[in-house]
Amino acid sequence: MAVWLMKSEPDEFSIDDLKRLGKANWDGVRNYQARNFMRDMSLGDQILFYHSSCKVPGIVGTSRVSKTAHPDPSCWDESSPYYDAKSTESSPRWDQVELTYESKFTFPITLSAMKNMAGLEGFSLIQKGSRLSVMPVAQNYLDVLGENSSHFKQTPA
DNA sequence: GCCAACGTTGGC
DNA sequence: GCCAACGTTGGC
Repeated sequence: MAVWLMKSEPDEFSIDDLKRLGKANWDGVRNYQARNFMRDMSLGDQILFYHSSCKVPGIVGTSRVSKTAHPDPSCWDESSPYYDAKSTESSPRWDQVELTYESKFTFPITLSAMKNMAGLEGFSLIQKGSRLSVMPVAQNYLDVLGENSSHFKQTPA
């Protein structure tokens, strides 16, 4: 089982939204690297849910991949902010995955806390200028997060 | 609201 | 294929 991190602006879609809905399609990804990572996801992979562009950026909970990558219909919807005229139904360019809610942390693992954790050096999330919204989380970084947060405990595959 | 960093676009 | 211009992301 792999673990990934996905960013969302809580004003757009928050961990509370996912909790309320139970599951949701992660649509609107319009970056090739992020899309390719979504295509690498397997059923049951764990997702760290990250709140970005907000008062306290950080990891706020977890979810699971309940449906692997498949075409994102919002790219054909002219009324959608994610509409992409270059992506046609016969040759879809963008994908989404379906996520199922798993947990919300009592306290988030904040970005500022992560920047101070020994062992997270090199984790792309905390690099200055990092804008990637979907990224893999290597085992050594998961170990550090587990050691530093009582809220995040990895569930065995 | 500012701005640095990054990705994409399009002219050449 | 280069690269300047532009738009977007996201922390602060």
